Amino acid sequence: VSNQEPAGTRRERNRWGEGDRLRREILDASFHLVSVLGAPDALTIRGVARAVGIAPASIYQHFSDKPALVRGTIEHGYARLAQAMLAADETGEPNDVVGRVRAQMHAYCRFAIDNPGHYRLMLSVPPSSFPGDAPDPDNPVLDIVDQVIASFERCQRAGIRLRMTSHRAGVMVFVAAHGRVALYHADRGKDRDPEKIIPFVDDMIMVLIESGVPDRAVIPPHPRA
Amino acid sequence: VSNQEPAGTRRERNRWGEGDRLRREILDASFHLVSVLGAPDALTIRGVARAVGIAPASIYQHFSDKPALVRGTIEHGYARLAQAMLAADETGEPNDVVGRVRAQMHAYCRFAIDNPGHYRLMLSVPPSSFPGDAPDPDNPVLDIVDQVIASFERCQRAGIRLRMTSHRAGVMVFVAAHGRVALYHADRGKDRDPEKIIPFVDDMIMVLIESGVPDRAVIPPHPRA
DNA sequence: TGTACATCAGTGAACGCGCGTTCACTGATGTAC
DNA sequence: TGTACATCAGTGAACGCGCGTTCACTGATGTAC
Repeated sequence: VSNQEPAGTRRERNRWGEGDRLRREILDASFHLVSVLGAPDALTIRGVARAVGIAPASIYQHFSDKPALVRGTIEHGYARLAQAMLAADETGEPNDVVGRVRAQMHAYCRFAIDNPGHYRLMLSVPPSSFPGDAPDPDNPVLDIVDQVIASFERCQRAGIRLRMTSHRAGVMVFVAAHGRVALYHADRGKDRDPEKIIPFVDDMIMVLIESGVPDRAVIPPHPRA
Repeated sequence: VSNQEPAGTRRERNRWGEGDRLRREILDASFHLVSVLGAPDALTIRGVARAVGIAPASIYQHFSDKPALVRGTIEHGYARLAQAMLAADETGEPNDVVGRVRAQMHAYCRFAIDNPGHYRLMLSVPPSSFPGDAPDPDNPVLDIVDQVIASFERCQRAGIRLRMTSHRAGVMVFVAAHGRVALYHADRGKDRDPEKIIPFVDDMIMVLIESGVPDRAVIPPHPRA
């Protein structure tokens, strides 16, 4: 594990009222350590402080303890991912509902490819879930799955038939993409090719659609529900 | 984190020539800690020693260092999983090739449901992969995926048509099941229902098959390759 | 059969290290009057 | 305008802890002669 700050660089402190900027710097460094470099052991108060170039004690001005830092890092990662998927959805033609599903999933794959360690962090149970604690009602990953499901519902409203419920289709495409990238990261051999991931996901989406893409811009009333 | 040995129990040492039994006990305890209890932080030399009821130094008679213990634990887990899937494949009627795919995947789901922590351990890059080390040619997870792919190839040889290549179908079913269980484990809310997992996987398999199950016991020559 | 020795299975105490966390502090920048 | 004070942004040193690892050891069980 190496510092990402060159040894000579000297941090200059933030000015009055800009103390919150350090919080972002901490989260960026923390996310970078665990997600991009893929070193979950580096997600320590001291490790993050080293990466940012501050004293370990300075972390405590922004995070009450280590679990709070971990939670913050996870939320930071999900916020980035959700934003990337939403941006992909909004690019492209509004009526091309299938293309928008694909664009979202492509954005997901790019994010997952670029963030090997995010994968492990993503589905790790938040460390606040002790028997006595709050019931932890929803994991942010479920929000992202819900967004994919909503995109399939939009397809159905546009008259596209799926081979299963939109809920199930959304879950399937998401977990298939997620797992496919995980397999890519686990592979150290010759089959490790990022170019194969996008076609895989496209194929998955097309298999779930019954009869290809119908005429665009024709949005009939709900077929059955 | 709690010991799994009741405090009063006294281990009696193994007899001459049976020293290897401790190795199994260590692996069982290590696997149980990280996979069943889902506490990856408990996979420590001292933690495993506590669980087994031995001195930390005793671990070193069977594992040269901590990475060796981690590798051993991962291999132990894969061996169990592969055995469970193979056993499921061999149960059931030999000609029911689709049923055998389903049986294997059901076994996978049961294993993954029962071993929440295995999920994280499974796809973690083995800690021996430093730049200078051996190239680590194959991750055991790929062997399991290959077995699923082989089962789909068997389906094709039996005359069943798939909506994609058997390779892609095998990867899809595997990663879909894997991800679906991961979502189940990540869910702390009301949708957390293990009964929904098997139908999900069955649905996935059926979607990949073009026209249902043809007449059994009729195994025509290879359709196209 | 006895006995010296080798091997086996495992231990107890110690080491140095990095960790999370606390606490009193420092110096710069703003505000009250 | 000056000046006392409050606040901000962040530090340095110390603490106790659990970790991985080493080392000389202990007592039981086997083997050689």
